[in-house]
Amino acid sequence: MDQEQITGSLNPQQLAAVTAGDGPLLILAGAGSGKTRVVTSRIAWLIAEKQVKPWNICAITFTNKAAGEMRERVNRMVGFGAEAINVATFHSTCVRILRRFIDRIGYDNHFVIYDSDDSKSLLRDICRDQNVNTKVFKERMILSRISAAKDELIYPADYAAWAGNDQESVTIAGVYAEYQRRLKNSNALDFDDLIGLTVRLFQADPEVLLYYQERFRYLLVDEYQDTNKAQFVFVSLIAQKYRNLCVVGDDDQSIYRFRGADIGNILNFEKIFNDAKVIRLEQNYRSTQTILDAANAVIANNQGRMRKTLWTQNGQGGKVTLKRFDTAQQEAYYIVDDIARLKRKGSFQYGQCAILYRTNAQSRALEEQLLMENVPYSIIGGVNFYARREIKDILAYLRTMANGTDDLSVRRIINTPKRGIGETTVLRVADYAASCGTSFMEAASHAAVVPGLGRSASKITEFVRLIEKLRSQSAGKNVADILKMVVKETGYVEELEAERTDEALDRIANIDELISKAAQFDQAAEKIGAVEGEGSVQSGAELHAGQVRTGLPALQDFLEQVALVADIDSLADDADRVVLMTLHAAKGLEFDNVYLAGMDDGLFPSYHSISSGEKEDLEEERRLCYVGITRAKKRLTLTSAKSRMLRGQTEWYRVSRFIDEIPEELLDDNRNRQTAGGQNEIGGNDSYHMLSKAQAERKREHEEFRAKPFYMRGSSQHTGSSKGTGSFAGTGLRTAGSSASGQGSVTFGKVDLSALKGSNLQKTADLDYQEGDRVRHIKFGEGTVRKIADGARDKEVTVEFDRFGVKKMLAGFAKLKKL
DNA sequence: AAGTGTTAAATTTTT
DNA sequence: TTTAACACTT
Repeated sequence: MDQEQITGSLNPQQLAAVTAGDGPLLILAGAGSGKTRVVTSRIAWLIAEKQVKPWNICAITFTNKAAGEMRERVNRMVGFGAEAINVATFHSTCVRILRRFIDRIGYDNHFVIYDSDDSKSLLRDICRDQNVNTKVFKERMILSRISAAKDELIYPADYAAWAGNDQESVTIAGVYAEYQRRLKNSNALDFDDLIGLTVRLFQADPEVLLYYQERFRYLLVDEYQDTNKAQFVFVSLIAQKYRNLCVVGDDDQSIYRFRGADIGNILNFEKIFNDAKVIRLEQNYRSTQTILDAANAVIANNQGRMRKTLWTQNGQGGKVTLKRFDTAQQEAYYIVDDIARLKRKGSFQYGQCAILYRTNAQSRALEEQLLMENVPYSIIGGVNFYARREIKDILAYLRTMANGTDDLSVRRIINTPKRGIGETTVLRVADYAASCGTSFMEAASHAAVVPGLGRSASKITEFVRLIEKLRSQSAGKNVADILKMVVKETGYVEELEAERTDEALDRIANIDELISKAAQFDQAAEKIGAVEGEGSVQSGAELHAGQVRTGLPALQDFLEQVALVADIDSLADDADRVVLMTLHAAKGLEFDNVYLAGMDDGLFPSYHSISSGEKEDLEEERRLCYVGITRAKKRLTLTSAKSRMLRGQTEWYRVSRFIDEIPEELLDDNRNRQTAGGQNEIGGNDSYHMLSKAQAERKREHEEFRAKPFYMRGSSQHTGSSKGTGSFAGTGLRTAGSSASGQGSVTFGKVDLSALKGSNLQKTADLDYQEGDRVRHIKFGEGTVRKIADGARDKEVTVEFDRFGVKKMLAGFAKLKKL
């Protein structure tokens, strides 16, 4: 492609960004401003005009999907030689580096990657072994502290030093150190390690760093506003030498602060790289002016932004629709009905419609309604396919085969399917392994000398033999065949078949799906097979290169790929289905017709962000809202419900404060409009009367769906990667045991706080009992209040019950009555 | 060792 | 509502 083809149709700002010379470059790219186009054009331009070698270019994204898209476009623009450009995610880029060089910092190059589930089990073991009271130190809390430390490149020793005398921090420092020690013993890396250890490798080994500085002379980073400190350092180290660092991002779309993303990385880019060039892309090619006006108005309420205002040459477009309903079911009914109506009218295909929400739990009501109306859909998010039990089990076999030192995987499968090996046996082997300083598998292979095993020893030996057999039979096979063999030899599917339940059938189907994914992987590997390692293709679908590998090496490649897939990666845009996902998952996507469901204060913005008192929390929610609004190209609908069922309880909500931030003239607002009968204009879910045959059938299907356990839902034809989420929704406001009126609208901040009686917000309010008082609990009976302490979110009350001993509970939950 | 029942706990977003 | 850990049984 020549220069004219590359730069021909760019606007002046885009052109400036594409053709900017060497040195640090910050491209502030507003939503829908043609960011990907600019990045890919710049890559093409560097090669065509600056004679940069393709293999000296590295483009980094956050998701495989983004990497895949960029790869595709780069291939199209650059043509010959494009495959030598490194286009990959942070994580997979780091994995490749570590696979090659991690032995230089004392790890084994054949490490496995632990997902968050694995991390959690590991942590549970540690807490048990170290007698950490998980009532006080919640596992999730510890994990997030460890993760935050790693994001900040704080190693266990630093953490311990920092902890000083603070008891809580000292405990966590101890757990962190042990966690890291066990990871290393298992030859495992968690997600954060992938970045953190790469940085450590660079810092420890100048030779390796120099190698990558030379190799990646031109570095481009997408979604820069979401980088954390470790990622920032990683990028900076590589860019240090040639300083050709081009970062692209939008501070208004930074939505991963909770996960360690540091918006300062983009806000301070000019300060850190003082000769940086800054280019703003403010022309939007995506949305109507009305939609942009709404987005601009909302985000204007945030402080500390980089100046930037979106505009478009697209028309004004229709107003933003705002609908308020009594219940989430009515909200769902309206949305689905609207989609079906527009489809009938020929206005939009299903695939052009998206329903976005704050929390995964909201998908349920929508999903039920979509089923009722027979509207095809797919859900992104919930429980990751690779996080399902049966999938994790099978993968644990593969991991054990590929890396026998991975204790967690070995222990996961040692009695799955059941082989009569119980917990005590496992603990004895684990103890022995610990005392010898070997891995669990190593100890198991000497079962005869492990003390106290008795008759179980033979069972352990049998298991070890099974693994050996699986290993030796893998030789020369591709991954799909290895998988089939594993399933057969272990009797895993056999056991499921014997169960004869729907659930078991579902699990078997998932295993089949895994096998076909493996087959796809094998195919891709064969295709690329001829290309040699280092400078080769790496994209979402085909993470691998090098010679065609079989047996255990192939297995390792496969494991690596599946460890790094995210939900959003599976979104296929060719199917004509309505897409449901969280606002987070929607970043980077666009749809003609968008519904933002659940615009309720306490849900969105979340209760947490409202009550934390941190301005930054609310601002992040607002950025999320900005992201949501700017997904829409032509039509945007905001919906809200006065009440929703949450954890079996009805919660009442006021309309989201973000709605108030949108100028009224942009809104088509039904909030107070009622139909003649005084009824809300939208039908509810009690419209079951007068069912047609087809409707009756749908109703039956629907009820079947409802009867299914949550984790089983979504494998139906209607859904792609639907995963029935088990997650919880944000805590809304609870009007305790409330007057069923529904008038109880509650407002935070400046407004009406009168309805807060009995709500969670009682935190700061007074409890009607104090220390020393006698109280009654609905389950525990009578007791004496020993202590009332301020907890994170609510007051923690310690009560000594007459018959149940001392309990610590949250005041909001306990509902204690003073006697 | 394995299966069953009970109970407590809880509240976001996920590379 | 859902889950996961725990206690209790067989």
